[in-house]
Amino acid sequence: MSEKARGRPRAYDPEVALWQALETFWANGFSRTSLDALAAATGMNRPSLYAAFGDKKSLYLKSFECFAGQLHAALDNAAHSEAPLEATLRDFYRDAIEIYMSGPDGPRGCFIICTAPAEAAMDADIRAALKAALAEIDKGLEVPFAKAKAEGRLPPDADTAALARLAASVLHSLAVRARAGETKEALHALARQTVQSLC
Amino acid sequence: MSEKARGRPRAYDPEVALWQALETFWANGFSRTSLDALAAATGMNRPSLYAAFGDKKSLYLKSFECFAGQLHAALDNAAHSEAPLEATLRDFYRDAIEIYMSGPDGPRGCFIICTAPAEAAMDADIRAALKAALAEIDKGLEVPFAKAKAEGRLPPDADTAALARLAASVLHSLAVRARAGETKEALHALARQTVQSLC
DNA sequence: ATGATTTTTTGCGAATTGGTACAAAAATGT
DNA sequence: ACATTTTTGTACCAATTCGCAAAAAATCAT
Repeated sequence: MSEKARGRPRAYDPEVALWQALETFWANGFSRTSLDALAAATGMNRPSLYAAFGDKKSLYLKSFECFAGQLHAALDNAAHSEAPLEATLRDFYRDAIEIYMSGPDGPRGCFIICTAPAEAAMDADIRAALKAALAEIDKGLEVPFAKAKAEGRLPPDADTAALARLAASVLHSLAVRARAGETKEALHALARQTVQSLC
Repeated sequence: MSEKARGRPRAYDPEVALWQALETFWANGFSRTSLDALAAATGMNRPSLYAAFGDKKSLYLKSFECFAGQLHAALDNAAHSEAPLEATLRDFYRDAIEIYMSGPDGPRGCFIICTAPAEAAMDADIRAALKAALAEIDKGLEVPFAKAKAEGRLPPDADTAALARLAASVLHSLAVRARAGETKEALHALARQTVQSLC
């Protein structure tokens, strides 16, 4: 894999720099994040940032995809769970809440749900990325519902796609509520009621 | 009411100017909206804007409260509805979707849900306004659930506060989904499933 | 008319924005 | 050693940002 590095070696690992940029966008949103802030967060100077990731929006979209990758892993985890639907959904929400409530300067919610919508109305690229991410959540959550239906643990006429979209909607709200400052207990109660109402 | 106007009369109606500013924030979010854009939208020049509404954040918060007033009216409407819970909730979602999908340049979702979270992590004032607005939605939607429970149309052990928060969560998601470009039919289907699952 | 009062208008200014040109630095290959 | 290659660092640019000071305009009171 690693060929001989030809020129001057990179002073920073692109992967960790991308994650540091992601954290900055996550806390401040796209428009409020300056290139200076990104440079400070990554320890890189602006030209290096530009060479490595392109312009500001390109870096935001790369951060977006990085976060979407984490999300994809969590959805895959839920999709391949052997546990019953109730437990799968409960654990999925529990893990999400843990992430949404974490953060060095207080709860940050979800990178995607909390930073993309503000830009989505006027920026077609961010809107497309957001729409795709929402669709992936919907699709990913449908798997455990479809499984439960196939096993007869849901009514035969249950619309698993619609139920998954409803379950995803609660995830969106958890993200916003966490960032608004609701308590972890309030979020868990919402997750509990959701599991009870949908399973 | 109208006392004798002392000095030079105002060239613009503060109420319509506030609404025009709101529309600008709604489309672009807080950080992406410049004072120049606000001045262009309202037809006022910057010092007049400043004299009438204070600085940029103050104007945003006034716009926020203006939108929250509309929201409050919709919640009041639902709270005082004589119709059964299913119809009340269905109509509430229908009206919301209508607003979320409207907009001169495409769907804008909800002013509060789509513009406040991005700023909420780093701005305590906006975070507080967002948290209060979310709480008002939760409280407002609890009324029809509590009514239905009192009339025996919900199980006696139903947690109406938790159900209302779940119903509110779908509203949040509808706002994001609309702004992401989902179709009106998809949103209505989500609302339909929600009514079915919760009532 | 004249003065008082309020708003609008013009223009400014200090700071920040995203983005880039260019030279110095640090590695490899010959 | 010397040239090549890639990245870093410094400095800069044009444009935009928010906010304000000061003058001009439009009304009312006398």
